[in-house]
Order: sequence, then C-alpha cells, then structure tokens
Amino acid sequence: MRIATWNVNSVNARLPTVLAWLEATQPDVCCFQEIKCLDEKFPREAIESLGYNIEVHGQKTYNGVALLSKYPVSDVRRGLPGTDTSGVEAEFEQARYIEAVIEAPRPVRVGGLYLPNGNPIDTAKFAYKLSWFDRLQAHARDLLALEEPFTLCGDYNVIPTPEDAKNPAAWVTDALFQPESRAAFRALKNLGLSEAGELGRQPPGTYTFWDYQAGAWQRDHGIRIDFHLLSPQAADRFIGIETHRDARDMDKPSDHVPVVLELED
DNA sequence: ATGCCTGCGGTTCGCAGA
Repeated sequence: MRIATWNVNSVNARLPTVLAWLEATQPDVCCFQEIKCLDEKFPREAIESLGYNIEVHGQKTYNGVALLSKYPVSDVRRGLPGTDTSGVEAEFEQARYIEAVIEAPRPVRVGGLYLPNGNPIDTAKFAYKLSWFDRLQAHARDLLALEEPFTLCGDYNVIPTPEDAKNPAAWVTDALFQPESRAAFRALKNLGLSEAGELGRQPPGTYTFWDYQAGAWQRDHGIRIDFHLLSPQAADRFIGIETHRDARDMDKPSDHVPVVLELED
C-alpha cells in the first residue's frame, strides 16, 4: 500500500497539477494539507473520478486538510482531541488534522497533519505551534496504546536537524528551526515512532520544500519538513519511501513536494 | 535590512506562508 502526503498550497489553484500527479502516481491513500477551502468547495468530483473516497476537514482561506483513499475508510476524525492552551485556538479552531482507518485487507490508520508554522517566534503564533505539538503528542500516545499500524504524516513545519536544510544558518531565527520545535519533534518520535526517511536511509539533501522566492528551487535552497512517523506495527511493514522532487518542476507547482510511503499489503 | 513569490479575499493591498 502506498500512502502519500502533500502540502498542495490550495487544491483549487493547483487542481490540474494535483490531478496530473495523482493520475501518474496512483497512491492508494493521499493526505493533502493547505487545501485552503471549505468542504463544499473541495473539487470532489474531479478527484472521485480517479477512484478515491474523500474525507475533508476544510477551512476558508487558510489551512484545511483532506484524506483520499482508494479503499473504504472508517473511524474518521477531524481535528485533534484536546484543547489548545496558548489561547489562540479558543477564538478560532484551525483545520489541521484528519485521520481515518484505511479498510484494506490489512488495515492502516492514517493521520494527516498540518502543523502550525509558528512565525514570528516572539508572538502567540509560536506558542500555538508548541501547544499544537503537545496535543499531537498526547494523541500519538493514545494511538500507540492501540498497538495498531499507523502513520502520522504531513507538513510538520520543523527542520529537525541541520542536515535537513541546505543552509541551516538561514533558519536560525525561524520557528521551524527553534530548539523548542526540534525538541517537540524528537519527543514525538521518542514515544516509539519511526521516521520513514530514516528507515529508508534517505540521504541528506532529500528536501521537501523550496520557497517560491529568491530562486530557492533553482539554487536547491530547500528544507525537509514533510514526514511520515510510523508506529512499530507500521514500521514492521515498511518497504520504502520516495520523495517526489520532480513535482517541484511541474507547471504551477506547490512549494512542497509529495512524500510517498510504501507498506506491505 | 528588506523583499524576493504565490494564493486568498475582496478589491488593487494586506495577510500568511516557511
């Protein structure tokens, strides 16, 4: 089974690009982040016609996530459990998490997430990022207790190590590279999750994001911020991982590229 | 030091992204 994650940066602005990639790649499951639309504005028919069941957790203008599956799905969750403690969420619940069990012959639970960016770091946005991370960690603990195969995949908005950036010095004041952000990512992994890029021994320089600005793509000024974190039972079924770097060269590309995990059926 | 580029909403500019 192949499970993709892709921050599409507006599913409607990107629709021809998204359809072309889905048609060429045919993942069994695909998590989208930053769809930037309400549920009723999601291009449901075009994607259903490629053979996908669709679950959407949309939001106007910003954020929004969706989960596509060629298999039926069950136990769908929209949003993380728990309450934000930074004070931001109380005013405005942001659509950043969707989860479902993929009802394949050997089922897999898939959580698709869009972690808050958190910039600038001296504002409530950074506190919100760390608070969201806490809620994700709590949810991961609950899922691990089920002793099931799952992946928590998506745009983590964290540069975990200096090797995950072409130019780490350019990120030292950025929320993505703060010690607190990196520690939160490590703490999540250290619950007992396996990062698929490590299982697959992806080399340094396997970036997943290049800014639109300042010729970042042409200069390979990239960062690796999109990940699959696997439960032990999913890691047991790990076959491989592919980062679709070529997608950054498509017409009207997203600034992120898809990352495709393969598990034993 | 700042903006570079892109999308969105709603108007032609501000906000957000990373």
